[in-house]
Amino acid sequence: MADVAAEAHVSVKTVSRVVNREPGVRRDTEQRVRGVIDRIGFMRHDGARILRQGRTQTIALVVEDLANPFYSQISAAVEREARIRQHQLITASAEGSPTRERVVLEGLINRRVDGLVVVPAGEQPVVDPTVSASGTPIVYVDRPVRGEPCDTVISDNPGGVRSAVEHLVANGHRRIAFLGDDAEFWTARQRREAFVGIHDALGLPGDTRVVMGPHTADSLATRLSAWSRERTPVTAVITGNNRVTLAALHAMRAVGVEMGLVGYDDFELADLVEPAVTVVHQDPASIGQKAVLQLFARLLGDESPAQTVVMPTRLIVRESGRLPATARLRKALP
Amino acid sequence: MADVAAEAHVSVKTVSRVVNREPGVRRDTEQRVRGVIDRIGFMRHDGARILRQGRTQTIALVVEDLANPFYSQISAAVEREARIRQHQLITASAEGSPTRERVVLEGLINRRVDGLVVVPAGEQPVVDPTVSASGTPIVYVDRPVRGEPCDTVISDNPGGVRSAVEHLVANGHRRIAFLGDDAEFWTARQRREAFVGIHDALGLPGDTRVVMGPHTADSLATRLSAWSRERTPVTAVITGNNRVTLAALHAMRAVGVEMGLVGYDDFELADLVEPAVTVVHQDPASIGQKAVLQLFARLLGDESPAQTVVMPTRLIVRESGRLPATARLRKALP
DNA sequence: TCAGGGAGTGACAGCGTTGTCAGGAAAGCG
DNA sequence: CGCTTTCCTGACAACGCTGTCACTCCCTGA
Repeated sequence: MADVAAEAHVSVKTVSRVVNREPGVRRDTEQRVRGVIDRIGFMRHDGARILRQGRTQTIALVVEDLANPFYSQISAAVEREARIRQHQLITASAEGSPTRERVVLEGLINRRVDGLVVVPAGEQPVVDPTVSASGTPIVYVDRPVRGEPCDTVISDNPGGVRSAVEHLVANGHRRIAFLGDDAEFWTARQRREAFVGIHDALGLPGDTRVVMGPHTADSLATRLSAWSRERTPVTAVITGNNRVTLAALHAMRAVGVEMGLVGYDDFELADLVEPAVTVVHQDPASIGQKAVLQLFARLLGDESPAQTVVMPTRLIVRESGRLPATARLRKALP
Repeated sequence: MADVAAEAHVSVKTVSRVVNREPGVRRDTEQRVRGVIDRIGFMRHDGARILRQGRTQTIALVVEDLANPFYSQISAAVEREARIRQHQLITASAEGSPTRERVVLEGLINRRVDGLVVVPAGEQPVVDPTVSASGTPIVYVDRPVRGEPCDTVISDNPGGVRSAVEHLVANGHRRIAFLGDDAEFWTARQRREAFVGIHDALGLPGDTRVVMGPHTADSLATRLSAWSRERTPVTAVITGNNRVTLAALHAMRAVGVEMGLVGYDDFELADLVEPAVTVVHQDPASIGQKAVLQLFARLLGDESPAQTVVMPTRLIVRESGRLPATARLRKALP
């Protein structure tokens, strides 16, 4: 900028004014400065600008795994909203480790990101004291954290599970099992509890069958074929998230067991597998968007008490919940 | 830092030394400073550090759509490698628009990111002069750009297409069509050309049938059922990417046409649809990783001439290429 | 004619770090 | 004992920008 100033015979301040389209620069001066800028290819150094102004125009998103469609859809939504508001997005992955999450968050705070959207890692997420001390606004997504109330966007897990159970019951199922993901995950636990609650409330027969993960196609294959061979067999399962649904589908295919199924999380091709899979759909894009909007509200000075937004889920009815109307044993594929 | 210095009765420089674990600070001084730091919760301001040192420890990834699994897997890989090397990752989406891409790139250059990984947007990607003037190292992914040779990582499209065609031919198919995505995309064009070349080289009968997108399930339904009713029907199609594969599967399902199919790009559940889909697999994670490695090599001073790396593809053989052995018309679903 | 005012411009400080260099104390050496 | 060396520490400038304030014109109206 100093070079431009010298070349154009003005002060750096005037260059600054031109670069930032501030008023109060004469036409010809501006032309001249702009000419020099183009000629020597000057580009404003935003780092310095940021240092001076205090705002980084950057927000960060911390998730578990960017490649997981659920998170990647969130991140696309967050990036989009950020871009619209002239902010850049730093994405970071904590890979599910609270330790790494702490390191990552610390790095982001050091960078003075204006705000954070975080899918908290680990079993017992707690607001990091350094983070909270920094005063950086933060919105949690998908899972709440303990302690102080915080802005949080989660999806309506109990509602989703209820719709799944009710759908199965409406289709004649009585013995329904729940296959949750690792109980380390809050969502997995919440869905489990919802399942147990509804199971009991509806007075379904037998003790509630709940198996938490991690699951593999193999482990589920064993489990499912055992269940299907019981005297009063389990006729339907609810899977706790997309990972489990996938494993369950593979398992069913492998051992030729066919039961009712409602999966948590929609997935591409859910309508193309046989039978088309009925799912509880939560819209990651809306969740992400909601979270950023809340974050930007804070950035704009919203001081209202922390709120938890519960996003609705939607049951997408396809075929797989309609069994046992069509229930049958299929011969295992070769 | 000044506050810490005052409190600990040392100079800011000493605080700086402690914070950065530089040698040459006496044990007790360090203890004292560290104590103050913890007490008042000081956190280094990386923006200032960056300004002073010139390196931002940041790289950026520009893609078309973060929610697309192909890109999200790339981005996960890039983030991972960046994190390992103490760099942060800014992800940005150009949403396929060259104009937006230019704006985005300019913003990133202004931020002085150390390097860029870019999936170039638009039909005729060209190195942006402002970008190249900035001297920021850049690696292109998935599609090359015109003009000066640049570091580029692409996948072996001709090889992938060839393996697809050969597989179908080996399974008895002679009349094979190609359904490409929008010819605006370089990859779509390259795959089309590869298809035409191989089709001719193998001396397959008839004129090459090639239809470029964008496709919808509906448009494909019409097309496919027409093809299947010809006197010498098309017995197999190759789809040019995961979007097209999906549309084709829906179309086939809708009109009850069953032809041989090899899809470009693997996808989750490819093995669970009926019939399991044979695909040309390109590994986005490796592609992304390769790109970052190249980028970091440049950052470390590698001055060798720009290179284009072609990543191999792999044919994952499932069922859908085995038709017409099992070819049949299926009744359309209700 | 002169005060008052607005428009255009520039000097300067400071954002929070770190690299450089210099200074002082302690230690080693002849 | 004086001199060099080593270790620890601090003063200061600079990274590139912008907010503040002051200054100079030139124009307006009394």
